[in-house]
Amino acid sequence: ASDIFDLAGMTFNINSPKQLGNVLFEELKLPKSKTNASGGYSTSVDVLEKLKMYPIVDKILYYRTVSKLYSTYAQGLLSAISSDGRIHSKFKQTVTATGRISSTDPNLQNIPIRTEIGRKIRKAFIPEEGFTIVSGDYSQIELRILAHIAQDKNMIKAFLDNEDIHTSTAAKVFSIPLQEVTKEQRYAAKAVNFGIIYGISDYSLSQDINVSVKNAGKYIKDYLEHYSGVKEYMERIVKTAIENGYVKTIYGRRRYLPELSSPKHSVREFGKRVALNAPIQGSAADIMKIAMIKVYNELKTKKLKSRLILQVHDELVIETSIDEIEEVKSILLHNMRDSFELSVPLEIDLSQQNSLLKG
DNA sequence: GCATGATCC
DNA sequence: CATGTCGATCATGCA
Repeated sequence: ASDIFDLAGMTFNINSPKQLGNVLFEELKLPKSKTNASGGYSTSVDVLEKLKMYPIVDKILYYRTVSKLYSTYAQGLLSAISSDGRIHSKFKQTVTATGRISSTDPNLQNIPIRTEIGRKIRKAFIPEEGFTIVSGDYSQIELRILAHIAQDKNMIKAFLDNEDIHTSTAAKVFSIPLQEVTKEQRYAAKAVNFGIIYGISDYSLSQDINVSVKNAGKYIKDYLEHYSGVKEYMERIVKTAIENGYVKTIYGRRRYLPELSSPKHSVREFGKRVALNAPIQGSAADIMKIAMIKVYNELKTKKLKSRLILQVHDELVIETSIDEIEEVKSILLHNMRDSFELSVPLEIDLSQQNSLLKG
C-alpha cells in the first residue's frame, strides 16, 4: 500500500473503486476508458490489465489479488471452521436458474486455483489422518453436450477420435493440419468454443482475445461453417424458445425465458444467449447430479469409510481412506462415465493428492 | 441495501 | 441502433 501511496503522491482508500478511479484518471491522468453504471470510472481487472505498464496499476492489481485472498479466504475460511476442525458448507438445490447446485456459508465452490498465491489456500484443505483426496473431473462436459444436442458431425468425430477439442477446432477454422496449430491459434479457438456455449458476440470475443471486432466476427463465421450442426442448433433452439417460452435439458427440466418477449432489444438478446446456454449448462448439471447420487449410494452400500465431501459443477471430491483409493477411483470412474449416454464418450480425469491442490 | 469487483465453473 | 459471453457468493464502500 505504501508503494501505491508513494506513486500516487497521496494517501487514499485503495479498496474504494470511487477513490481509486479519481486518483488514477483525474490526479494521475491515465488514459480513461470504461465507465461503470454509476457514471464513475471503471477500475475492474480488464481495464487495469491494459494499463499494466504503469507501475502503480501493476501494484494495484497485486494489492487487489492479495486483499481478496486475505479477506474472503484466509480470514473468512478461518472463521468458518467448526469445533470438529472442519468447514461445513451449505449446498443449495433450488437457487440457480440452470439446475446447478450452489454453495454458501462459506462458498466452497470458488476456492482459488488460478494464481500461485491462491493455490496456497487450496493446499490448506487436508484430509484427516489415514485419508487422502481423490477427485474425478468431467473433461469438456459442456462441449460434449453441445456436440450431442446439436448432433454436429465434425464435433462428434473430434471427440470420438479423442482429439484435443481446442486444437482440433483451430485446425478446422484456420484450415491447417493438427500438428501445425500454434499456441495462439489454440487459445483463440478455445475462446470461441467457450463463447459458443455462452452465446457469443463478435464484440465480446474481441475483448476476450484482444483482436479487432472484425477479426472476431470472422473467427465465429469460420467456426460455424465448420461446425454447421452447431449453427443449425443455435438457430433452432432460439426459434423453439420463442415459440414455447422455455428451453429444456436432456432430462426435460425447463428454464422459462420471459426475457425473449421484452420490449428491450438488449434484454431479448440476453434471452437468446440464455436459450443457448441453459440446455448445455443445465444438462451438465443433470448428469452430475445423477452421478453424485450413484457415487454416494455405492459408497454407502459397500460400507466404505470414504465420503463425498465436495462438488464443484464438473468435479466430485472424495475424502478417501488410504486402503480404498483404487476402489474409490473405480466408483468415480464408472458412475460418472456411465451416468448418461451421449453421442460422444464422457471422459473422466481422476486424480489423487494430499490436499485440495492437484499435482 | 445497492454497486463494484474479486473468486470459481 | 445499441449492446456487449453462462451460472453463482462474498467483502467492501457508501448512500
